[in-house]
Amino acid sequence: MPRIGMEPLRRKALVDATLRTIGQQGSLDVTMSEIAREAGVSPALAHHYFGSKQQLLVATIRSLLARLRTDAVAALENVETPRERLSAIIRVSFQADQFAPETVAAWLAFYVEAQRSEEVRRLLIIYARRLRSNLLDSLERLCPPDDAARIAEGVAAMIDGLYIRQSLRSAPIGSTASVTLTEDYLDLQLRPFLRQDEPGTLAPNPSHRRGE
Amino acid sequence: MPRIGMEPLRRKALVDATLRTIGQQGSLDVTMSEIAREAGVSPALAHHYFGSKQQLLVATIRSLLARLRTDAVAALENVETPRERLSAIIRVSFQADQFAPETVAAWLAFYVEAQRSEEVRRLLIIYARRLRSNLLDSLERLCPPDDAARIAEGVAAMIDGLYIRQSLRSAPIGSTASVTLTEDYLDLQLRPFLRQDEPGTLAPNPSHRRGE
DNA sequence: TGTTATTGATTGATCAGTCAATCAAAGATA
DNA sequence: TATCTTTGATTGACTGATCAATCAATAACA
Repeated sequence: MPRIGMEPLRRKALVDATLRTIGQQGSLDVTMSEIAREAGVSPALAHHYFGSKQQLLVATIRSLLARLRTDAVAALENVETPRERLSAIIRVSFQADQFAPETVAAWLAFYVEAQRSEEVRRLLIIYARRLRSNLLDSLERLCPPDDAARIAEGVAAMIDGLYIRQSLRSAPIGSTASVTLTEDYLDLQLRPFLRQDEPGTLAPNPSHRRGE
Repeated sequence: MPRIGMEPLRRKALVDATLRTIGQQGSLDVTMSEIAREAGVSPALAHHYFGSKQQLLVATIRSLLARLRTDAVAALENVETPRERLSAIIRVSFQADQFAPETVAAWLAFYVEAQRSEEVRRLLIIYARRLRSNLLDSLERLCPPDDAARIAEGVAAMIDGLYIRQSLRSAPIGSTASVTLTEDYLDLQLRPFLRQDEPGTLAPNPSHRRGE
């Protein structure tokens, strides 16, 4: 069986298995044995490649972040206007693979781990900052900096809030409904800054423009 | 040492110690020994009164919920108008003791545990439902039911989102800023339903009315 | 005496991490 | 081509530590 050049394959398999195991179990309390079994290798091999469980976890978070970044970059290319870029950012956050129960559970578990591990905390802060600065870039083209900062904070909070509520799975809000809710918030916040000659600006309520 | 009638005292001491330990550690990975030490008793006594670690955790969540309920009831009594009740609900959510880092960390940890334990999940759903129905009661007096449901969802998401972002402690938003952000959202959403003869209805932006 | 409170000591299970050994392939040598 | 050497891949078996849970024993009360 042993072919050479297995390292990258095994590393990827183990990271993916970690994510899957954590997602299924909904917690970081997963054993190296479970992960290794899921990846189809022995626990000893996982230690061989990653040194420790903590390092495997960190590698897994990095992979989550990388996936999110890839999705975001893809969603933002060829999108020019600030308002459309904002919509793209929101759409990515609630995109199917990011909003899947296992992914949400994994994110949640990592937030808890961030309370203990400085390294995990740093990684999650990177995510928060990236979201924030993506939002700010576009918002500052649409309104004054103070308002941009405030609105970015609100949108980010709403995205994270819809995420965590998803994790409970009581009265789950769908992906499209989440997008709608966030878009409505954005529309309302931006309305005072719209040029008044645009149509529809004073419609009483924007909430039902998109399908639920 | 042994006096009779210790049971209620010990139970409370252990539940409080559990909350404190989880809050400090930022995770449910706390040992019975740590909890017992924090409460000033032996680990065996914790088992004696609660039977198992899981039951002690559940009792701790119940106590969190009870505290929240007490705060909410207190905040809502003598508050009559729907709009003021909404403000009271928001204020309670970000009240100092609820927004303290240890409390936030504990809530977060319990959200993760809800992925594994049906009982914990049920308890957290109770919280989510209570928040939702409190919001709905007032909102339905201010706007049509469809909009009330949508706005309640948005406010709840924003509250939970500000909470979870607090747990990361990067660029932490203060309690007052969180209240402001949520209130602004509410104001904007409700504006279309305000009676037009009220003053200030069309002011361009409500964001700086309260101190940051 | 019987009941409640309390603990130290112990058990049994679980797990992360280690290690020595095995296996297969890729050169290297002749 | 046949044989030796090296190196990467892989595992089973083991260790040491940790921890929830149990229990028998003790101490204070009624």
